[in-house]
Amino acid sequence: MKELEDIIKSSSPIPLRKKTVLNIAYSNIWMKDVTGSILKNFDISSEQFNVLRILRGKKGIPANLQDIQNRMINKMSNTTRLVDKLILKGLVERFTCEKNRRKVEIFITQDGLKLLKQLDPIIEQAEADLTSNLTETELVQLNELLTKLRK
Amino acid sequence: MKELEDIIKSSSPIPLRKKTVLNIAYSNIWMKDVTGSILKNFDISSEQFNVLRILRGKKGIPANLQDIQNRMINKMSNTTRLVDKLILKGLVERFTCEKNRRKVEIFITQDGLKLLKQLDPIIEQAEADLTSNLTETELVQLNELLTKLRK
DNA sequence: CACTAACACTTGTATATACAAATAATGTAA
DNA sequence: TTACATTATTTGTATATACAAGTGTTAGTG
Repeated sequence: MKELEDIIKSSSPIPLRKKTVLNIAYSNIWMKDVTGSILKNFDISSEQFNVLRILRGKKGIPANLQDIQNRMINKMSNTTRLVDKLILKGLVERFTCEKNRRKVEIFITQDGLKLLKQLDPIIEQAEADLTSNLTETELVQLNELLTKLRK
Repeated sequence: MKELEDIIKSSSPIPLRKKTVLNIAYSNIWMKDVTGSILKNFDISSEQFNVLRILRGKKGIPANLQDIQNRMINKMSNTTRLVDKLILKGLVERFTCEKNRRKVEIFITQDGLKLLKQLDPIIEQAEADLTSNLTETELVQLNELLTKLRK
């Protein structure tokens, strides 16, 4: 059970509020490293994976860029280029919306769905591993604290 | 008190373990947005700020790149370029180490120290604000849960 | 001493993020 | 219907991150 002070090699204890901010940041990096390195074997980034899952969630209904952005964890100032890369990989398709030609309609392809199906159990296992040191009760508590933290 | 499901507009509840991973990620982004936008007014990024604080912590003892990397939250695959940018701003100096010419010696300048002195109370206030919705006891609990999470 | 491996850092390439400006389509008001 | 603002997306520029390859220096071996 490594304390934050050991991780960043701080000689003096870090004040509680600063420590909380750093602890959340470090935990996030730690988790993203794990899932990111799994996804790397499948040649997609965490962010691209996220977009794919959002599109699958639409179940065939077209998504425009705003839809995707609204559902993303990090608000993403550049979903255009993220979608571009998924198109190059054949995982996604984009058409201009004929009803409103300013908009685009983005769909996940069969290949995209197939990739997600392959990844689902692997990512689920990774999430289970990442959280295996806490009991269900502790996990609920952690989620409640984070939600309260943000107001 | 916004639940994660509302934030990412998920129609169905997210399983506990996945939710925990996402909740930590979202909390981190939320906090980094706040501190990042403060630092932006002073023309440095969170990462550059982090390097400056590490150098101040050395109290005049030279730091090489590995020292800095060891103390950084995100292990940073490219401290060279981060230091390059701080040098351009006159906040940091770099010399080759004469004892071992493979190494470098990096120092914070007077201007760098002055900037940090100016930022200290502002960042402290931001951290206080970011964590103001939790009591001291809850913050301790949150830190304990995060530490236990990582083993 | 030459040869080789290890070390410390730098550079190159690709992706993601932040913000601003540009473009194109649509809506609105005179 | 023209003019102007708004909307939806794209493009440009800068920073940060990830990983691999390259450079120069030092250490170790015969």
